[in-house]
Amino acid sequence: MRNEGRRRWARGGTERTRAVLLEAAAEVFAERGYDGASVDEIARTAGVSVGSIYSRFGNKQALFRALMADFLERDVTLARDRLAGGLAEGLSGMDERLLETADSRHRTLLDAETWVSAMRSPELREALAEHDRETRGAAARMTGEERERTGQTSPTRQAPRTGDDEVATALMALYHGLLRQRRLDPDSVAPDLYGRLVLLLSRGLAAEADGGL
Amino acid sequence: MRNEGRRRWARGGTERTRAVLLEAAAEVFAERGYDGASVDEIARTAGVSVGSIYSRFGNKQALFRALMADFLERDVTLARDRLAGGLAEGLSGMDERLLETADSRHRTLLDAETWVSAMRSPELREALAEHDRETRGAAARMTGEERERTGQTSPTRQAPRTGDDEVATALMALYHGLLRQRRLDPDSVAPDLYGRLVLLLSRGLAAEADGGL
DNA sequence: GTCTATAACCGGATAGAC
DNA sequence: GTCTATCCGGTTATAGAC
Repeated sequence: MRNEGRRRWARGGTERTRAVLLEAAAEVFAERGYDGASVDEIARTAGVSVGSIYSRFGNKQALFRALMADFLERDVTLARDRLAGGLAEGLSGMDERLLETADSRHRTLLDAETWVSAMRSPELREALAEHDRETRGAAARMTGEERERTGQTSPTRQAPRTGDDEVATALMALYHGLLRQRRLDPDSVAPDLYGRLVLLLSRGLAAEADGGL
Repeated sequence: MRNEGRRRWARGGTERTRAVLLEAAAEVFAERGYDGASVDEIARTAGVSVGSIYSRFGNKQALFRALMADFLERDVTLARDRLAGGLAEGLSGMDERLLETADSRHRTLLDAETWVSAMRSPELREALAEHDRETRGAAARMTGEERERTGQTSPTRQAPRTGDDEVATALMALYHGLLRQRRLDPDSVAPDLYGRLVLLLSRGLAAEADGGL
């Protein structure tokens, strides 16, 4: 009757144990939410005992914080890689990533839980805001480069137009919004919609730079 | 030592009692989340006893569902009103509404809680999806009218362009995305950004209808 | 470091008086 | 319909053996 829980390979490596534990925590927190998740279930899922978790993380909240830190770090690395290739590859990459994320129940729920927790805790909120700023900064740089490359605007700033940072904000807002939409109702968001909308937006920007106001 | 809780005017009206109860539930569910909220605290906030809640709603889940139904119904009415006036008033109305919603802690948290709950329960999810479809439909109608009015496209459909429903999806995604962004970091979203981005988008659409591709 | 056992507490839900 | 009192199961966290 012992060790009914899944996974049981942790013998030895303290580093691996941590990873296994965080993975189990991700699963249970995602599925049940922070308050709905019990430390006991996390322990069972990881194949360890509650005692181990408490000796390692101290308490439930610290476990969740560790998980979230890990999650955000991984995410920012990923985003950076995708954006590195310029607009063309960037867009199809983002399309793919949007579908992938939206269609994964696990990712969806963990994202949502991260969000609500951040809304309730100033500390987590700041961590998430910082993460957003980094991503937005990367997007703004990409936008700027793209503009220079297509020669929409010479290096010297000339007219009161929509700033790179605002475009970046729009790109991210659109991304998150479509994510939300597709999670809620997958059929309502075509696989390439994000890319097409961004193109539309960039056409609007070109028009703004050329002619009227 | 009795009745320390706030509010105590329910005597008599069973209808008013319900409203008071739902308001208290909204407050506590928002602040603590579904699992974090205790029926006892809701009762105290409403100034009634737990027994009353159970006799009226049966259990905690049913109370939450009732709250959510109420919340969505109110919201759809509001959205309909705002969109009724066409693009011009519509936009500034949406700008206002975005700020209002994003800057209210209570609204923010309740929205978020609605969302995560919907992600975990097929029933709630369908209710929220239906609500979204209604709103999106209204936005699509508005988009179509606007297009006809500015004569971008004659009543006869002619070219493979971005459809009204896709534009509506974009409008809503942008809205929700900016909402998220402003909630997280108010300074990163200017008060009129939504309106300006929509204008940019519509310029892109015009370009699409005219010339290339 | 990890286990088992247990303490201490709190939550949802119900019973039954009024 | 609303109250008070109570049951019961589950939760976090700790103690102490190994």
